[in-house]
Order: sequence, then C-alpha cells, then structure tokens
Amino acid sequence: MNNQLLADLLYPNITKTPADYENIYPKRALDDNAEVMRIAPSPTGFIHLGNLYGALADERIAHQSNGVFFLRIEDTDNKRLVKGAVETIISTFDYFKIEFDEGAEVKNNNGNHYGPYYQRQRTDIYQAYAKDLVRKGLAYPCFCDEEHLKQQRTKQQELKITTGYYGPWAVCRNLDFELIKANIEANKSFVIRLRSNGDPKIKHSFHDEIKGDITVIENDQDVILLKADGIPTYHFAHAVDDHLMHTTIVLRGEEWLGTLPIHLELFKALNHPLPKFAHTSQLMKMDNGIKRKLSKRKDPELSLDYYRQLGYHPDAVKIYLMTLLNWNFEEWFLKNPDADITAFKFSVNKMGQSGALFDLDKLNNISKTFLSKKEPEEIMMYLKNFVQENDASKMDIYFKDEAYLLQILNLGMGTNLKKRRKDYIYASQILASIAYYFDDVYQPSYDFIFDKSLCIKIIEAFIANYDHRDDNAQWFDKLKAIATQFNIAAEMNDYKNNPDAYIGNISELAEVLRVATTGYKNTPDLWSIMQIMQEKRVLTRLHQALDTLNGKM
RNA sequence: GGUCCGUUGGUGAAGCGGUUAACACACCAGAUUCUCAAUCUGGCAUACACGGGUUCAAGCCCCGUACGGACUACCA
Repeated sequence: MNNQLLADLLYPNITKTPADYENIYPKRALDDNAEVMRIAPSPTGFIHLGNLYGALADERIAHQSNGVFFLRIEDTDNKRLVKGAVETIISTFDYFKIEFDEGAEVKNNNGNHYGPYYQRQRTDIYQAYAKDLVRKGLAYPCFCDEEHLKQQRTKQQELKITTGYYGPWAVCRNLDFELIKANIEANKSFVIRLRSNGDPKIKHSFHDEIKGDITVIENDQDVILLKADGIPTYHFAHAVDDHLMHTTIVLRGEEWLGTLPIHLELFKALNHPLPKFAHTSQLMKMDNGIKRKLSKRKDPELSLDYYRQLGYHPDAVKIYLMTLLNWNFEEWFLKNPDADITAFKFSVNKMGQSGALFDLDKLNNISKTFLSKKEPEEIMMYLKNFVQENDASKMDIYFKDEAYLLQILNLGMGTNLKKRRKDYIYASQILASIAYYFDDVYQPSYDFIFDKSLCIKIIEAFIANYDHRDDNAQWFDKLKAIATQFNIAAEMNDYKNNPDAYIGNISELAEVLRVATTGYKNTPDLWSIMQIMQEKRVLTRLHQALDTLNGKM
C-alpha cells in the first residue's frame, strides 16, 4: 500500500506539513525554567469550582516562573456547544481576576502568536498532522459506522474482554487501497484512527508531577484522531496543540489519567517531545457520610455563580482554593497575613494527591478573616458593586448617605477595637446584617425574653429617661437604674451569686432594648448603634416595638 | 468485567522508617462590669481502612483484602 497516495486521497486540499507548522509556531523565547501553562475548558456553559481550582494553579505556576498562561477553547464537540458559554468563561475568570497572557478573547499587545485558540479554527492544522501520520502508516481511515461499533462492543462485553477498536477488532486497519478509494469516491463517511502498536501487557513507570511515580500500560486502542466531520477528538487535539503552543506542564483533572496511555502513544507517533503532566485530584464533598465527587446537579456550591451571587469576595475564594491547592499555603498565610498571595511560592508537588473535600465552613472562616482586614471604605465599594450588579433597585437605600453607611461598617467591623470583629462573610450576608439601620428594608421579627407587660414597662422607662447626648457610661447607668426598678440584677455578679433573688439580669434587659431597636438579639454595641441611628430613628423604633407589643400593629 | 488512582481525628492536612502523630477549620467549656456569630484562655477527639510480611524499629517499605473514585464514546 502506498501511504503517500492514501494521504493525498484523503486530504487532497491540505498542503501544509507539520514542518511548516513547526516554523509558524517556533519555540517560545522564555527562560529555561519558565513554565507554559494553559487552561482548556470546553464551552458547555457550566464553569465550576474545579475550573477555577485548576486555573489558579496554572496561573501561579506560569507567572511565578515568568512563563505564559493561556486560554484555549476546546470546542470540538459540536453536540455540546452552548451559546454564550465562552463569554461566561471569560467573564467568570475576569471576576476572579485570573489573568491570561494570551488566548481566546484575550487582549494582548504582543499578539497572540500561537493561535487560533479556538480548536474549531485549527482544523487544517490537525488534518495536516493526521495526513502526515497516514503518510507514515501510523494512521488510517476507518469506515465502520456507529451501529457496527455498538454491536462489536456488545459482543466484547459478552465475551468479557476489553471493549474498543484494537487488534483483530480493528477491521479497517488493513483495507485495500482500491476499496478505500472506492469508498471515498462513493462519499462514504470515515474517521481517521491511530494505528496503535502498543501492548497493554507492557507496563511503564511514569512520573506525574502531582501523583508521583505511577504505572501506565501501553495503549493498543486504534483511537479516533479525526471524527467524521474532520474535527479532532480531545486526544489528538491535545497532542497537537500542546506541542505547537509549547505547553510545558499539562495540568488537568485526574479523570484524564486513564487516557494518558493514549496521549503518550500519540506524542510518540507525532514525534513530539513530552511535556510534564500534573493530574489534580478531584474536589469532593461529604454527603450522608460518603465522600463523593461534587456534582453539577446536586451541588449548587460547585458552580462559581453560587459564590458570585452570594457576593463572596473573589480574593477570599482564591485564598481558600490556595489552601486546598498547596498544603503549605495556609501556614505561610498565617505567618504573612498581609502579603499578597502571589508572594507565595507555589509548588506542583505540594498539591494533594487525594480528593480534597470542599469545606464551606472553612471558606467562610477565611472569608471573615479576609474581609476583617479591609477598610470600611473598601467594604463599601465592594458592597456597592455587588448591589449594583445584583439588586440595583436597592442602590438608593444603602448608598444615599454614605457617611451613615460608613459609620455602620466601622462599628460592624470594630475598626476602633484592638482586634477587629470577624462577622462579615460575603456581600449579601453583610447587607442582611445591617438591614436594620435602613427603614426601607427593616422588617423586625420580635422575640422578647420577658413577658409582654414587662417589656412594655422596660421600653417605656427607657424612653422616659433617654437622652441622646448621654455617653456610653451614662447610658448604661440608666439601664442599671431601670433594672433595679424592676428587680432585675444590675450587676452580673449579683445575679450569678443569687439568681433566685431576681427576675432577670442586666444582660437580658439590654436584650429587650436591643430587640426593640434592631429586631435582633445579637448586634454590635447597642449604645453605638443608637448613636449612629440618631435620636429620631431610635425613638421611632422603640415606639414601633411598643405598638407591636400593645397589639396595635 | 478490565485498567489506573486513592484511604491519617467531625473536616482539610503535615509527617515518607526511629521521642507524647504538627498545624488549621469545626466543636465544647470558662472568661468578657449589655448581647454575640467577635475576642481571650483552656479542652476535645477510640486519627494512621483491615490482615499479613520485611525490619532492632512501619502511618511511612512489600503482599493481599475491603472501601471510595476515575477511565473504559466519532464527550471532554
């Protein structure tokens, strides 16, 4: 069989050769230890935590080595293409401030020299490589239709042998040239398959940057390189693109470990030097005591939109992801609480080998600490962006008086305290926690500790004695006086020593006033809240509570 | 079914042959002359999946078992 003839028959219009492409995409001018990383999502419309997890690792490794980080869109499966998915990908990475040096839709002053970065636009390139493989006898056209393949698979399953297209099952492996020619002329649809010469009984040791030394068997599957529509499969596109784009470390999910033998054989067949491989562990979650992979359908927290909608700060999410990504990050961050995460020396070999369990509590804790370090002005801007993006109609409620908001945030964050408070987790939670300051969104649900009549008496006594000019001490003295009046312990120690002598304690009395003013049992310092609210609003609130207690509302 | 990967406390996770197995989160208790989800102090846990083996010595090496996961598509 004349392979050159076959190659020309299959792809008469492809004139460029791999050598041409080698010239078009020369080796990158980078330092020796610079790493070229890439993230290659397929535009299915769903971008998840795992994508960010990988992207963050890619970005750190590339940039801390003065390398390159690029975005490639793997749109080879036209059945799964979703409109607008690419925009979602870009905007999500943008929100989390993951910066690409080049790639799809990336603005780059130096030019995107290794594009196009959409695989559909690279069809000629793949076909040129496939043609070359055919010419070398390393690939061949296959005319088996899906029905035949399906039957074959069923048969293999019945025989309990490995399924697939290999060895004696690869019926198109040695077709007669004349037959192929006739088929082509009859417009029969075909795919291009690799002519594998591996033996799965042979095992090799392979070094994965994350997993360490692993065992891989040789591939013997005549995998499809180009599908009937001329578009490559993931495997072939990967072996061509990551070579031409000069990726130095292929970092991807561990679900690719199983197909690594195919990729290894492909790189060899194409005569492409092997990049390093790093297979990341899966993000897991605890579900009814079982550790399982996060699933798109069951776990809303897998979607990055979830964090965006609640208003988690992108940097906080990234810090959390870093703790999952590199086990020594957390300790470093504890020692360098104010350093930018880019100052951390990221290492691939310090990535976890087993599935990291996603822990929302920990994310929240990290988020609290992170936000507590911000200045109230920054928090305000952050809230502003959030409200603008998610609930623009409320802009006026929260931001019409920024000085007022700033006072609220100062108190809420405890900026005047020796140690700041860590109550704020994400934007929507902050807004909910300060809603009581704003009449338009204030919706109290009172839950008083004392019975109705006592609460009324306490609130009335407080109003009767209220003087907005009182300082904290004077204010508190008045509370004590009211307490004494109703046989409530004014001193906590007295109460503790003899609880039966009183009907309650000063803390409980304060709670009544706190609930009456804010609708909450837990708030920052009450006196300060009243100072911020101003006299008129305080009295309005107290009367509102009285009305409710008296059944007038 | 086959191939590969994994298994340290409630959770993340260090330790990679040699004292009481770090650290963090969560949790619990006490403290805090107003609460608290904040802060301080203290504590907690039947943690090295199981069974063999190698060794003076094993979470760490070897073998097997169990369990979990991934792959096994003209999907990525």
